[in-house]
Amino acid sequence: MPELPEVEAVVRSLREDGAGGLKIVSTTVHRASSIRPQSPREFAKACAGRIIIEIERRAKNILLHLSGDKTIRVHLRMTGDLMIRNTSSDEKAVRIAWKLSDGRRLLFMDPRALGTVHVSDRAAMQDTLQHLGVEPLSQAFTAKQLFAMAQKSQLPAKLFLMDQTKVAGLGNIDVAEALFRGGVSPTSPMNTVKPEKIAALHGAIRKMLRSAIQSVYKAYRSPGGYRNHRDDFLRLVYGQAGKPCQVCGAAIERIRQAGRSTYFCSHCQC
DNA sequence: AGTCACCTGATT
DNA sequence: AATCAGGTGACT
Repeated sequence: MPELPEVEAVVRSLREDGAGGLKIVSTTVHRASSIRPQSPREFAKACAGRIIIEIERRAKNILLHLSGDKTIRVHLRMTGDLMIRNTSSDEKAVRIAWKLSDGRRLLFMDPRALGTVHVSDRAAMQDTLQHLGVEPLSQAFTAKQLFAMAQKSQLPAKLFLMDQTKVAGLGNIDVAEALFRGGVSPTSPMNTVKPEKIAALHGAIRKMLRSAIQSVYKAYRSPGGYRNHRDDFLRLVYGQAGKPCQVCGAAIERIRQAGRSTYFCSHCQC
């Protein structure tokens, strides 16, 4: 279940495996419902004969820029994965397979089939990503900027951070962990969070993402992939309902916000 | 701001 | 059988 660190691991892994420079020889669509254009013939035609020039991550999107100014965008959603393989152990989950010029295949796997794969002109693709907010690991993302954005929103802090139009790419686990480390309650209206806490939150987001990327990439490159490989030290609150807080000993609580689980320590986060 | 829909598989 | 899931977009 990919968040930003997992998506980044996928991107780095594709580069490491030499996806750049390879040509797409043919495309097989095993499930038409998540591709655009939705016709497998048109989709395959748009990919055919193009060379993968570069691979980029934008929020949780994977962008494969192709020769001829086309771009494939892959969003893994909850259970997607994208990899280059000679063979695959479970073909059942393969939704799209691109045959490459070196004989290997680029596979979009997605058991739950919530993920999406789109191909379009590069410029049109950029337009579809315009709504995304600042990349949390970019230089543009500063504590000052986060504070300025926070002043304009009464959203509960958790929902603010999950909003991709504000900070792009944060997911449910990473938000929970960043809020805990920043000492910010997930339910506090964002515009009421003190400047010191905003600064702590900003630092926590960047520190966490950097260390998560390292650990997830390492796990992703080893047998079994990243699933269930998020190191425990990265999870001080997520999934820990009822267990004692490692800082103060109070029980970690679980609540629901916008239909999704939030884990936090009401003593440390206020 | 909340609820549902999209899907399947693991867990209770 | 029911509930849960690391995401997002389209509805109220």
